[in-house]
Amino acid sequence: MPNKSAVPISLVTIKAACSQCSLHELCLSEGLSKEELSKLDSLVGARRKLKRQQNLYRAGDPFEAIYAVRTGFFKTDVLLEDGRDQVTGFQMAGEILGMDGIGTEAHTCNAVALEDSEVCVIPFSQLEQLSREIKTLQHNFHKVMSRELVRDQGLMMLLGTMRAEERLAAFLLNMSQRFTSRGYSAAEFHLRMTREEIGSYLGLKLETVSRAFSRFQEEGFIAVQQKHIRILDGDGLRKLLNHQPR
Amino acid sequence: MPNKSAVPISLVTIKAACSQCSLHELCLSEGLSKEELSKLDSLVGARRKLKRQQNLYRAGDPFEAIYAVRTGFFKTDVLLEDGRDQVTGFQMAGEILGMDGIGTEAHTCNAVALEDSEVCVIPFSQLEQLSREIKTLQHNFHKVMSRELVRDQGLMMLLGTMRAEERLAAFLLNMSQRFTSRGYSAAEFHLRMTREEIGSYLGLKLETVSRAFSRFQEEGFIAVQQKHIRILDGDGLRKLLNHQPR
DNA sequence: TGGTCGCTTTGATCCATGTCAATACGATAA
DNA sequence: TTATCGTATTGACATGGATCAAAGCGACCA
Repeated sequence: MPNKSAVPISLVTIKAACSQCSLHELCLSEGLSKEELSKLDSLVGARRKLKRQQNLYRAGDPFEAIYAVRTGFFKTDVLLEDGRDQVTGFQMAGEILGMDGIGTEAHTCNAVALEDSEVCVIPFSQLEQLSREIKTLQHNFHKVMSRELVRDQGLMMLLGTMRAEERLAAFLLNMSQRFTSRGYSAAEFHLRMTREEIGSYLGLKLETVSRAFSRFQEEGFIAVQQKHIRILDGDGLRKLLNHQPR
Repeated sequence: MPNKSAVPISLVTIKAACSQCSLHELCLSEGLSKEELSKLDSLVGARRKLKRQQNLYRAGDPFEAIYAVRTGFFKTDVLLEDGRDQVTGFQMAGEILGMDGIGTEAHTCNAVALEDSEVCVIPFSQLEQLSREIKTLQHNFHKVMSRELVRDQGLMMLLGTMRAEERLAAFLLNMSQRFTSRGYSAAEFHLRMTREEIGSYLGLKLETVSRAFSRFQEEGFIAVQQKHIRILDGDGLRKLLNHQPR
């Protein structure tokens, strides 16, 4: 029972250039004039396809470009010497990857495609150059980075103060919201990552994630079938988040 | 027994302008030519003093400027509707505050002085304008934001995978390293925040923080006297971090 | 068609950290 | 000096999530 409702409407018309891209408002090109867009187009020429499980970049790779996800789904993770690792984010269409590398000239995390995916390669020095010419582009880029900082704040909040079920509820609502703003169904979607990856992202063990899923199903908040999730009672999940005991 | 060694050498010579500022390399002005610096000077004219416990800005405040800490010590925190809050960072001289506001035109967290402090006010639209003229400034700003992203990654790692004593060890080593790069003693410093604030930052309860401090003292890693910390065995702390059991 | 493999679910038990409570300490004010 | 208040330490106990272990389920392949 594949979730038909999750087929994106707008993505059908995707073309090569930013000027034609349906991800417009999520990405860097919002508010640009026609001629500005065409300048951006020439910058973003390169495209890169990745197979599932392929790395877009690895920690330590020299930093040269940032990437806009065109289609597909990614995770970023950090690996400690002692083997522990943590998923630091999941990225979907329209989201930008690789900004961690600017500060040190090298990437500090790994980015891996969780399904066959395609990204726009945005050479960073060229982006800086163009955004010295185009005020709106400059500001858009700053906004993207800032939003990433705010996202991180939210994740810290989650990791620092929430209990297991709250974390998972927050995660599901966040996924739902992001699918929505891409024209997919808010209520039904397919998770691309394993329980272990969810757990790593949420600071939990995979068993705990699994138990929380089961619990939510018992409560009637969601229907789970492997990686297919149907949200039956979003408010139920939201309540879990807000007036939590401690 | 105040820690004399923690008196900064370089800060004595602080003047008003970026061009004279000893925090140079930590801040936005690195690598700028004389004339570029003087342009930056005119932008950063405004200064703001804050008393201990005073807010630099609050969540929801309209975003207009970012701030460079000149002297003193800050915390940033996020407050949830249900009353839970989390400290998301501690900022000291040379560090930049307020970039969370760019994306939404409003600040998303609170910034509070933990001791009497002074900041340079950097009106953001002017900074954007000047960094369209000065490539190096533009790049410096991008680096600062990127480093903030990487810092957040580290904190997620800490919150997601480390146990209490590891977290505190990481925290102490980080503080020590930051004091060092400002010309203070690496081995002896004064914490400006309470156990509760440390706990909030590390995702622990204040009692757990206190116990970990006591434990480190028993082990001979540090000497604790209230907020005065002396690091006796930094390698001991580092070992705690690396070859940890799980 | 059966076998293997990766992923997920579920149960039983353990332990790190949270919780609650008492006490101590240090600064400041009366 | 003594009182007060915020902060820190320490102890006793409770518990949420980790850990260990065993099935279950689906997808893919031979």
